[in-house]
Amino acid sequence: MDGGAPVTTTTGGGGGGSGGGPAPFLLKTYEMVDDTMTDDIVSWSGSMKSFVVWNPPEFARVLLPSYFKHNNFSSFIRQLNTYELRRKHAYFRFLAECCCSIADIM
Amino acid sequence: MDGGAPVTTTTGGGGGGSGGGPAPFLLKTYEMVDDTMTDDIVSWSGSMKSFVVWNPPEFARVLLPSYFKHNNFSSFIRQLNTYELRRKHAYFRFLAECCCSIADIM
DNA sequence: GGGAATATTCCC
DNA sequence: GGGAATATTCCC
Repeated sequence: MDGGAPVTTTTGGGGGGSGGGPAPFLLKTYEMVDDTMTDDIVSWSGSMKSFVVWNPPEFARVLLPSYFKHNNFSSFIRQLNTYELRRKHAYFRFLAECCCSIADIM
Repeated sequence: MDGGAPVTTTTGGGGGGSGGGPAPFLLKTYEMVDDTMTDDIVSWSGSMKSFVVWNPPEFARVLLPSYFKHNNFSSFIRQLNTYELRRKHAYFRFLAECCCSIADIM
């Protein structure tokens, strides 16, 4: 609907059948962080076990809408906290507003 | 994020406090149908108690994204069915894929 | 059509 | 941070 921006190949947005792999949110976040094209906005941390949002405004304005159906940093954090709470697979661990970590295997 | 398209003044997307009035979906759908600028795509029916989607493809491609965070006709119908099921306020009644009705007061 | 999983928002 | 309401998707 916008032209540019990377179009994820992962499942859609909402929910439905869990299928097998991790939740769409986790996959999309992984892809987003892993994309070296946008390392100036968000990238893995030195330990590679967490990621850092270097430019929160650009992260919210440009990156979020290309992976999710919104452009709110707080909504992204809310989701992050959801998976931390459930610890369904313990992929993510929230540390601070601009510093999150991935716990184990993906 | 797109420039054109009518930007609704109603609540946001998701949920949160119910506040007071009808759900955002009902308000947005009402506005969308009521907008005379797009009567060739969707408009009230003769009785004014139901609305007709005259051009489903354009409805999904152009109108839906400007009011909701998607462009799927089926997702719109799903919501319509949700409110029919609950009959929370009995605003809408689903009749057919391209012909829905509004039951009472708005 | 609708159940259920996931997403997005609002509010505390 | 997280509860809860609403939205979006997937599947039957």
